[in-house]
Amino acid sequence: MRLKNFILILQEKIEKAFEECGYNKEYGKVINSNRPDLCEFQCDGALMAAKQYKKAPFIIAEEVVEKCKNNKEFEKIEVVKPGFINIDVSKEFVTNYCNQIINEEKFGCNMEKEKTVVIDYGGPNVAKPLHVGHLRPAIIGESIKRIHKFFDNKVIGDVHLGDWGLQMGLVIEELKFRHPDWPYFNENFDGEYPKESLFTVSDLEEIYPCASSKTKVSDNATEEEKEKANEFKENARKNTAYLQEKKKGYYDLWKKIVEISVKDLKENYRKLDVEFDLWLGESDSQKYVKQMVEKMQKLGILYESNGAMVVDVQEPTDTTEINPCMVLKTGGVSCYQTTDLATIMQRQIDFDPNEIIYVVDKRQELHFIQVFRCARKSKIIDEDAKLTFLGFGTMNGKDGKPFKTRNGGVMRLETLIKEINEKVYEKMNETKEIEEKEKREISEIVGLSALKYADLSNQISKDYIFDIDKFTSFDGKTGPYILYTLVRIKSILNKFYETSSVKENKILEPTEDIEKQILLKIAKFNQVLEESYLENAPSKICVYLYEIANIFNSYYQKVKILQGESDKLESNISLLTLLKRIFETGINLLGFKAPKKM
RNA sequence: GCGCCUGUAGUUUAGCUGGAUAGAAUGGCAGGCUACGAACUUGCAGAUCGGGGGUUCGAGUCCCUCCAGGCGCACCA
Repeated sequence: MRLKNFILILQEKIEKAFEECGYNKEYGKVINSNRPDLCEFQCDGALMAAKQYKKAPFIIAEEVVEKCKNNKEFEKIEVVKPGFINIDVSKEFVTNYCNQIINEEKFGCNMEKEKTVVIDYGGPNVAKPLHVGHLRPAIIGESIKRIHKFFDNKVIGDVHLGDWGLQMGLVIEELKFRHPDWPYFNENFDGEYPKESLFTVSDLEEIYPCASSKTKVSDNATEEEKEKANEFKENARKNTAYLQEKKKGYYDLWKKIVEISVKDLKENYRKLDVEFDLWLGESDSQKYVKQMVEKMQKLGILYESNGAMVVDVQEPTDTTEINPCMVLKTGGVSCYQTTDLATIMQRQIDFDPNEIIYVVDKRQELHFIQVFRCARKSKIIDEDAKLTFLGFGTMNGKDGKPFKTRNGGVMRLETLIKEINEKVYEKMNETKEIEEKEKREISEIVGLSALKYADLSNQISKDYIFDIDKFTSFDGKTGPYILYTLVRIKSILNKFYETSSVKENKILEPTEDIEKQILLKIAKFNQVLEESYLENAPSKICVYLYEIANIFNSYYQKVKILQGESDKLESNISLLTLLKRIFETGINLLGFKAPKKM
């Protein structure tokens, strides 16, 4: 048994009426009112039907409304001006609906057949610290993952580390330059490499930019300088090649670098409450490359072009020329298309997924179009499996240009989080008397909610203004506001349960208008969840939570919740209990949690 | 050059297959704690929806065109 969406129940009544009057039932679409001062729901179908049936919309609407007059779901159903059908729902109907929701574990959401979904998000590079640019994929991916899990899917979140490119060769080259005496670089070494690491994460974080800068020369550099840079780059390339052929020493050093980095990355993601099921990287798909290339050759789609091996991915419907997908660089070397393709193959073999979702920078769209098409053409993925590109917007600073810190650098994620937590802490210091240690814990939880809510409120594909002032302000449409409301609800419930209990979890018909508004909002929850699931749009949950928090706070201002008569009191408590569940579910799907107090 | 995306109050934004008076938040101004938590709440002011055409009974939404900004176009990932 599942609960139908509230609005759908209304719609079916209207559709039936349209049909009975001899019109196409598709005109019976019911939507939320865009004039809340006039009605709760509306149907504009008569206006649309007017053309087809060559009849005044007002007449059509009146016929339809006449058929609906006696339905107990409607308190009011009337025709207005050109032909709008305005609907108010009966208190009895909405109350019954909410009482049904109370008994539904998933709020009456429509569950599809279970699917296996791989979500690729994160994508941090080994040997580099997490910076603000890693924030969006982490936050969005985590939320998408939780939403899919809520809808009973088998979900695999993969961090997909960048651990295989030239960058690794660069780091190794710099280490070699600084420590030529290390056993990793000694060809004749045949003992055991050190168990304890010879370097720390901080070392690595400093080494990469250093190595990277050694490959770049200014335009007016001397020949000597240019040659030096080239030599460094060439060595790095060699190292990368050594690594890819798993050369002794180099490969072992690389493993150590990955180990140290991953440990640190895990710690940082944990602070963000972001969890991955898989810690695979680009390197893990390498073992499938050979097999994959053979498969493409067998299909006859792989051919040589300017030294590289490519597959055509042009389709007749394209409005522009799409370059072939490069599977191997000149010399048979892997490139990032190689890795992404091999990873698709790996996922197909390991999980046989129904869908793979990529949460990556939207600037990579063309790349993924090529990769997806190539994957289909080479049949390394099941033909029914969906490949979804979920591109997020570019992160800009307040000025609309790519985000930089005051001194022009990239802000580290840790710094950002620390700054936000500090702001929350200060805010608590103003009024609250809470123990120091707890205060610190609370500021972490609240700070994270601010960060995540602010990010998820934006539509995923839109460019993103990264504004630290906005993140550290907790007024209005923010995570802390949602949390504050939830904590308030919990606090009222606790107060009630200190002395009393509830016999039956049931809500009575509302007596105040504001109560009805809450019920109407509650009745919409399952629809919001379904939409955010189907459209991969956590922002819909953000909006919903804000709206319901807003209504609740007005209600709180108006109604003395704990001062009702016995039946009414129990009803209030049931209502609050349901609200608490809704808030907790909502924020959990967004990826944050509530403190006990704040 | 080819292609894609974006443009809505000072700022950040919502707007579902075209539908009623374009919703919010923030900042500004004016109010509300002897109350179940004031990180709350009540109100006011603030938008020629980038410009111009067109389709339509009806356009922020669809079509054309122009303007502004961003991004991408195989051996960096």
